[in-house]
Amino acid sequence: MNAAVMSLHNKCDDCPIRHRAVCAHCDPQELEELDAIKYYRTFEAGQTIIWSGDKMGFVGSVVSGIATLTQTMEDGRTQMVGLLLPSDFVGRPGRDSAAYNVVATTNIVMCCFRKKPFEELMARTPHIAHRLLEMTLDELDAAREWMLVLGRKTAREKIASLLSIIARRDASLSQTGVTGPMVFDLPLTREAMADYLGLTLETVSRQISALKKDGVIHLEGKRRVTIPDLGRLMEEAGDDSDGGFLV
Amino acid sequence: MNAAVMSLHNKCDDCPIRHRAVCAHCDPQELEELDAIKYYRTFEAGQTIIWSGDKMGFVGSVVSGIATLTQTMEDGRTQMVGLLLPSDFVGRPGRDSAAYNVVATTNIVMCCFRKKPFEELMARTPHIAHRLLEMTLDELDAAREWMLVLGRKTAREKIASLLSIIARRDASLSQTGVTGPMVFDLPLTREAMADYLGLTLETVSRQISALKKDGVIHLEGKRRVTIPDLGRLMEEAGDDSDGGFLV
DNA sequence: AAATCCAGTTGATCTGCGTCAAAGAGCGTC
DNA sequence: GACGCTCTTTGACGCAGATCAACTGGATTT
Repeated sequence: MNAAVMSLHNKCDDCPIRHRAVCAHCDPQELEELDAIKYYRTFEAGQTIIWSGDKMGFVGSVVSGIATLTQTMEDGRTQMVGLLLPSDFVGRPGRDSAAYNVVATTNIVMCCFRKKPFEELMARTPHIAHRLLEMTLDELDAAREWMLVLGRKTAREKIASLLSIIARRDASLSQTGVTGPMVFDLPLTREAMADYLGLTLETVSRQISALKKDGVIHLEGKRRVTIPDLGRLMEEAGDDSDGGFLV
Repeated sequence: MNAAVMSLHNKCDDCPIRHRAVCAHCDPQELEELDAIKYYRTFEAGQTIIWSGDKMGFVGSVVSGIATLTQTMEDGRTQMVGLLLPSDFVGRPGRDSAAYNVVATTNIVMCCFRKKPFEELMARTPHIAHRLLEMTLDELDAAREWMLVLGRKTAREKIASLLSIIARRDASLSQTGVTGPMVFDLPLTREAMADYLGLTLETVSRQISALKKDGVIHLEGKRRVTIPDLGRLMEEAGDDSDGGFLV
């Protein structure tokens, strides 16, 4: 996911309209065709955009705001399986019911394409299919990276992993390098972090406090985080500190 | 992953050569082009096929045997992130170093395509790109399904989840429906199961014993498993018993 | 048939994280 | 400025699963 966001922005930062998710090269012809089948929808923070199992007549991408993909068991246990940031793609050509809940965690604007026409467009536009394949492979890598976090890391390492991912993604969005102290706002509540990490919110809170006490991070209020030394944080995450992520 | 395997076999069961992974419709023209760039490699049980970080000059698919995708931390903790069965695809067009270890758990035959020519073929054959996208999306779904298992399920539920996935996949391969008792051999050691589930091998062993004592499964020797009632097993897995998987 | 090996089982104990409970902190409303 | 609301922190305690260790059974070797 990280890699996808970066490459999209590298290629398309000056794209006049918001089809970055499917338009890596801003081909005017393709954009025109996409324009013809697009529409915008907005959702408020906390609102559920799609319920798992619902019929889903569109695919689309996030224009602004943040959403989460979650799975829930009958007894209420929930696991977040993805975090959707601006330019990330939602939905799956070739399937018509949703497999996950999609929830807006902030106010959010989505750019939607009606599924049928989008699929037809994709069938005659190899470039879009390639782009989508590339993005899907990136997401698969991110999911597998996350399996290691969920299966084998301690609570402290999990928190450090999440913070370092958010920090690096933030850094890549804002073009500043990954050297020097980094500051950002957590886009998630403690509960959402717990759902992402397979922990309880109490454990998340405790581990954040512990990392703060040990000087790995600084907190201003409850959301604003400063990372004085990313290398240190990545050691705490159990990653080797030389970057880790493959692109 | 499950869904991918099923659909491949539905469409291509009589495919004369082993390109099922990329040939959903057995187009003779495409098969010929694939033939021109393919070669076979065999590996013995226990052998590492690819080391994470290695340069990888090919993509390919499993012809026979079973392999696993694993990630390892510096201190040795390992997490399995995928299970490769016959017809599953390995490798990623557009990237040249491997992100995971690929290990043969049985003797295995792989059908490989040199990466460069494969990418060129893909660029001028939209159908192959679509097929690959479809398979990648299935794998992404499987990975996300697994995130719920790793993050939120108990040890007993994890074991039941793994057994029910293997059982259903096995049933779909052997064409017999999912009714009546099912019998299969575990393709994994207890340690490999532990690496898949984020547990220790002792816990795996204990939970298998417990499921056996409770009559959810039967064991003949250490590997041969009988599932008298798949619905019951799926309840133990915490899934609703009506099938679960989306296709 | 004794020796070795390896995968698996089972037991005893320890501990990291979950659970339950209470209190604090920020913020909008009356 | 007191109230209610949500998010967060902190404490006390218990338990599921990890850890350490001994043992079993089958296959292979000598």
